[in-house]
Amino acid sequence: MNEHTGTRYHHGDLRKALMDAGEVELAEKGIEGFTLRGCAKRAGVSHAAPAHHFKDVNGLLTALAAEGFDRLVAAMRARQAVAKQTPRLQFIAAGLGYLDFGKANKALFRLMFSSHKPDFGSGELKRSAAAAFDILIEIVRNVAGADPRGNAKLMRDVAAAWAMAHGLADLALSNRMKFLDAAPGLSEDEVYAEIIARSVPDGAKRTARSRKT
Amino acid sequence: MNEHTGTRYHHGDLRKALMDAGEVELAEKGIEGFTLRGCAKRAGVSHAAPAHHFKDVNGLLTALAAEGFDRLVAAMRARQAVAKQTPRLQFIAAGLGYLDFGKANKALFRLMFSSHKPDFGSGELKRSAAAAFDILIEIVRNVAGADPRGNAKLMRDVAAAWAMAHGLADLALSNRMKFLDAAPGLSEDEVYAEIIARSVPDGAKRTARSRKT
DNA sequence: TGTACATCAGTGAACGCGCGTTCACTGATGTAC
DNA sequence: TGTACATCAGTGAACGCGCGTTCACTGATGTAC
Repeated sequence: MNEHTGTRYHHGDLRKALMDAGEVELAEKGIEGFTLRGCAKRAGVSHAAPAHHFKDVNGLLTALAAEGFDRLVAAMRARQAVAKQTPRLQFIAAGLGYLDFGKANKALFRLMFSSHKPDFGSGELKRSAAAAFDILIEIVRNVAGADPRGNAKLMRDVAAAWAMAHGLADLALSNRMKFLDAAPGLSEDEVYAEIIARSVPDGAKRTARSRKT
Repeated sequence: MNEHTGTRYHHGDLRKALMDAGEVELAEKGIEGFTLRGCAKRAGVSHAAPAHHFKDVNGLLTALAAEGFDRLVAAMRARQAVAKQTPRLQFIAAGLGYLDFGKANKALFRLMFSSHKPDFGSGELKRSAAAAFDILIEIVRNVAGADPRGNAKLMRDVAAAWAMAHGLADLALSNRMKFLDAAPGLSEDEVYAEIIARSVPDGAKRTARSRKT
């Protein structure tokens, strides 16, 4: 190896380098302009090299999508870590984290949710996506509490929470939420938090007064 | 012309035929597999012919997206037409129409909301998208009523309504709402209606009792 | 009603492009002895 | 500690492909007179 010049025949960790390059490629070119050759070039390697690490271009995209779900979870956790520990505020924080991730990783978000290119049957991707979904359920269950209406009600709560956060993210990252920006006296986070709060399941949203009636 | 064989040198309305072909192409190949040559072939015309009707492939995609917004509005109106005329049920009906459209036009929906290919600056597309947005505002305003909290509140109501319907549609059309399907005793429509109802602005959702306090 | 002619809307051959992928190869690495 | 050798991870040339687009053309249409 030749650590001083940075050039060496064997790369060391080309797989990782290609993943990093793939993210940049995705961010700059979008899904529609993503090419394997572009990733190889960004990683400083010949365009035939990736074949040793990924079966084909969709293999790289699948790995990127899987990593995306891990990072989506991390973004939600990051917001939760700095929020108060009530189930309701944890729910809202997770929603804001979902939005953070979408806005910061537009093309990756679309790759994960609106593309057919990744192989969603692959174990790696299925595991990461399932882990994210499990966390969503956990957050909703914490705020909804044990509900006598059972699992079907919980699943509708989950769907509502996910759809609200996902819809906001998807629309925001195509600049379709600009009409919200002119909020007087509220920060962008506060506006989104207020909207996300509307999808808190009603088991927990009822006030003490209305609950007693 | 040669109406009996169906073959003639001049097509008659190739622009319309290309739009129809484009929708089929979109449905069968998706955005990522969409080609101008494919559309020309479907329309039974040489692959150079479309140049006389659309500047380039993005021109056709732009026209398809614009028509998509018109049809999205029509889908919402169709649901509203068969629903009761209360603002709340009209709101829910419109949401179900939004879902109908997304599920029935998956790739077109993605073209309209998750692609950079159409020219969103074109007058045609801007007009259709703006018309759809205006209708959304009208529906939300009808259900929210005159709210002393003013326009910022209305815009948040609009954002919540749109995000909920859009999130449900986007997730449903990538098969991510399957966990909802096992609903006991509720039709799919009823499940979605219940979820959409959660995004009804609170101005109208308050019961008569709680409003009086 | 007929004719000349401009215009329109097609055809099909050809171009250049960038892509994914394959291939024979070669340099680097690590291990058995 | 050396050496032989298998294996791994790169290179770069080449391939075929389908694409969007251009071009000279031609058939059809419609209108002026």
